[in-house]
Amino acid sequence: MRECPLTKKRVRADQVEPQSGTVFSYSGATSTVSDKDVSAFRFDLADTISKLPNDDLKARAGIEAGDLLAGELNAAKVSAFFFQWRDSSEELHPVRRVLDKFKRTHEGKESSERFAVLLPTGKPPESAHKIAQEFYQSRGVKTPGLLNEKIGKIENSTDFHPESGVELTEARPFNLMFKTYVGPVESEDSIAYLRPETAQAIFAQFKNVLDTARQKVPFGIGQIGKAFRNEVTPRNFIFRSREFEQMELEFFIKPDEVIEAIHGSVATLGTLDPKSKTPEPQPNWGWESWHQYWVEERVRFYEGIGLSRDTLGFHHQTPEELAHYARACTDILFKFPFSKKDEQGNVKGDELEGIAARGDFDLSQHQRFSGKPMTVFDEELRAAWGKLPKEKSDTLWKRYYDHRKNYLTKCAKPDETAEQISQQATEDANGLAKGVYIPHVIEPSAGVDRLILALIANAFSEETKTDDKGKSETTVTLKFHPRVAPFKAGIFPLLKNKPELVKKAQAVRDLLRPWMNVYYDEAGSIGKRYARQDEIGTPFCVTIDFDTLGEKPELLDTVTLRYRDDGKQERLKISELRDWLLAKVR
RNA sequence: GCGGGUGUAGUUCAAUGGUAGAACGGCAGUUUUCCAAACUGCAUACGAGGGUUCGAUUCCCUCCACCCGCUCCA
Repeated sequence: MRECPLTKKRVRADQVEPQSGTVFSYSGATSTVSDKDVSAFRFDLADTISKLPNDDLKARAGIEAGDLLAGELNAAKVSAFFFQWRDSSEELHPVRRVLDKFKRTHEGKESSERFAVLLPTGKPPESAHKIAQEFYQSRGVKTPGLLNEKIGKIENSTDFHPESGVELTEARPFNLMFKTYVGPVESEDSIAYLRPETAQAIFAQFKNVLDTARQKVPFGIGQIGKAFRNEVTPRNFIFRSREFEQMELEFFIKPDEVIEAIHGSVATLGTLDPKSKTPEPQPNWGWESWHQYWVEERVRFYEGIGLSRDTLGFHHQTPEELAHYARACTDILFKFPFSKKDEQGNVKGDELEGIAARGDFDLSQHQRFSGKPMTVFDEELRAAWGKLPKEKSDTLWKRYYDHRKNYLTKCAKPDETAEQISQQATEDANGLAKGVYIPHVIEPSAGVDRLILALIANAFSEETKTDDKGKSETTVTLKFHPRVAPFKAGIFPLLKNKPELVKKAQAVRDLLRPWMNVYYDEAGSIGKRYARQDEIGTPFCVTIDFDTLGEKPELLDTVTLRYRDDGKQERLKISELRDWLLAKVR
């Protein structure tokens, strides 16, 4: 991380465009003092010296201060004299006072900070002066006089900010992880880092789960948990925060070479039709199909809790954006109210989830650094491999070998030789014949807090109504999908001063309570109670009225069921209420 | 991290160097009351710490929080 000292803009140290041109550098700047100030000071100084008590002192002070009485004058110079005379005799104090006054008037108005700026060849030096003066002004020097200008040519330097041309600060690591100490004493041994993502535990436990849960590839392990990142700017409510909840799935699949060995070829999924159901997973799917499948499956999840497809966006990471080990990554975005528009005015959205195809990188890393095998044994593969024509098995062997070698080379430990790497890759490829391989992984990883924010933003709806008296009122309704509404139903007795209504309403409440979150309310008018539930997003309200008690005999034991989004009402038998609601909220 | 702004009740907004008000909301009550009805009563606030002052919510300083912009988004 490097920074332009003038504009404070930051760039990544490894991403600076090389530039050429003329460099103007300065060792610092000092206040230029106006002629008027200078003559006033000199008059004062000469006057003070002339009033010293004896001629001897006058002569001494006159000689020593000679430099100040003639030639160039600035705060730094005066300051130097002031300190030179720090321990002088008491008789010289009036002189010191004059110096002190001048020094103080211009104090802090000098800078010894180095500054350099790169200009394209041909630009006049004045623009460099201007930028440098601007810089020293920002450092408190009001009328900067530049010191020790040096001019030189430079080629392909990455030390200057691409926009401002200003020399960047030293590269500083940007701390992304939270560091802490475990135990009561802070020492080197007890340093710990809070995890920046949750997935690593899954890989560490991969073998245990495989063995104990009696799973076969393909299968997945999901996890939800806290992660911590030292974000530069936590912003936008809970969209980006330093502590957040992450939910991740590591879905383990067979490498394409294994699929091809068993099934002869790798099936492609083609483009999925958004309207049709996600197809049933097939045994001959390769990583591309599985990746596509999970993207579609995740979108369906979002749709299932109320985020319709048109509120979402997608971003397919370009090869440059991808991490070196990733094969593909699709981000699912939500169009938040704060999301920025592009040039055409379209809202792209902000990331809710990334679905990455990560190959066998993670398990391979764990295997190499823990020394424990992360391979699986596949009976079907071993049987199929034996029946392959030699030509085919050679091709697959070679492809697998190349992938492994590529990975091992990229992630080589410092002491590993090319020979060792080839040997390891050969060993890995030979494993195929024995039915042994490291699974590949598809990783959907989502931010839970962001999802909650998206659900709230999506549900928020305001309506301004004007009543008969001309009084306008704005009401807020959170139109949550019933599945994610915090309360599923509000239960009200029409009147609270009628014990029969209250008793019946409480019975309905107790009937539903073991099955779902319900909100019992008897305070205020019925309209107000509906409004309160609208505001917290409760999708249904159930009112117990006189008909429930049998005022009209045919309506005995029925209730008013009222919908949040349109206010419509219908009557429903109490005996059917629970199943009716469960069907809506599950 | 930089620049700017704002901090008074749950919310929106007043006033004040000496007792901090309102509206809406909340709570309790009256009322056969189905979309924030009405009436009665009650409770709730000066972001934190220093300083100036007889006295500070008000003036000054520091900190903190939030907002906007820059930045960041590995």
